[in-house]
Amino acid sequence: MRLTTKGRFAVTAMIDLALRQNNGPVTLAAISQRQQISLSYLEQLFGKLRRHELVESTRGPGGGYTLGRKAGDITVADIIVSVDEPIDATQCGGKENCLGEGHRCMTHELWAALNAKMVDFLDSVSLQSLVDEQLAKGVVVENAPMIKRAISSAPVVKPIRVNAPNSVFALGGAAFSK
Amino acid sequence: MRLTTKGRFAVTAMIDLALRQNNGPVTLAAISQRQQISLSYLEQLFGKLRRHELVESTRGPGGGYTLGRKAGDITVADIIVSVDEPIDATQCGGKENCLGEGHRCMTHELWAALNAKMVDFLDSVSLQSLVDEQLAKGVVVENAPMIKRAISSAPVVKPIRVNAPNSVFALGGAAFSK
DNA sequence: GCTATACTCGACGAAAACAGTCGGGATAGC
DNA sequence: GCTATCCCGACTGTTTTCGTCGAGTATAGC
Repeated sequence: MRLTTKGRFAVTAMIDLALRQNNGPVTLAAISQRQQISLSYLEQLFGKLRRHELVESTRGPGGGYTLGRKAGDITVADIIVSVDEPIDATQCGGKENCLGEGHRCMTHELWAALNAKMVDFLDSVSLQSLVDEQLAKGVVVENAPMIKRAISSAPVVKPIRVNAPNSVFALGGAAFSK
Repeated sequence: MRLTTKGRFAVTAMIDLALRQNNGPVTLAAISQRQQISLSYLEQLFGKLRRHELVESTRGPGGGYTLGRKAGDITVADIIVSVDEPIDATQCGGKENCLGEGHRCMTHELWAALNAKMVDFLDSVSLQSLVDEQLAKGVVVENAPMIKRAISSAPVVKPIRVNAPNSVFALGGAAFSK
């Protein structure tokens, strides 16, 4: 179980999705705009989430993503494991006799206890609970009331492959491409 | 709050230290051997731990490290934060009006909830509790009974700058140096 | 059928973090 | 003075993160 910004992006995007999916599928472009995550990166993350059946996709105009199952049945651990894949857990690969000296390698034992606690904890937090928390805080979800696909109504600023040049914590970034 | 193998190393080493420090200071060389962590890497980690006053150092022969305060007063969160330093938490740097549009950037809000839960949880796990867990599991601590520094008794294999070439999960590693 | 919308996939690349190495220095006990 | 130990900064190679780009496929609506 590892926890990096990658997992954070995935969890954040999933909350965003859960908050809005009752208006029909949510596009990655919309999530990208709201959460300031690059569209291409989201595509990668959602590819993994889809393969783990946490989300379902609908192609074509009016398409997008919806949750693969109820928000109450998706845990934070599910999401993080999906995008982080290489769960090498303990460096001895779970073998019992890493050192052969009777008591297996301590590194294994020592970490295993805490790791188990972490997983248990993250598995106890459901996506629904996080969504509820947001709603309780008064987060406003633009409830375009159940219009199925009235997309051509407003000339939305096209968010195609937007990157966020005004990010406060921009890291310098690639200045000149070829 | 991020969680990687770096934090795992630190926690593991701290448990090892807590288990053995009542025999006097514990050397990094000993921890390195037991936990299969490179000595130089441990030096880096303990440098940070010392600057955060989680450990105290004693120089010279018979020296080593001891805990900076009681194991019950050190939490896992303390350790992880110490070695991971750049806790950029939310990418907007905690500013309240990242987008200026009244409701601050969602990325901040959405993640903050879970992040707080994580920190709370890791802060609720004390080093002492992990140590107790190990002792309960019957981990044997060689209790060289309170001899202060009877080091020259056995011709120990010198563990200077040991690296572990027999690691099961070795990643290929630098084959040829200069 | 054409077109626009949206997901799908793979290759590529810069920058950072991770994990470890090395060499030297400071301190303290014998 | 010798040696054990901590201390520190510089360096290196690999992996991960984050993101770009380009091409492709499926679908809805005209």
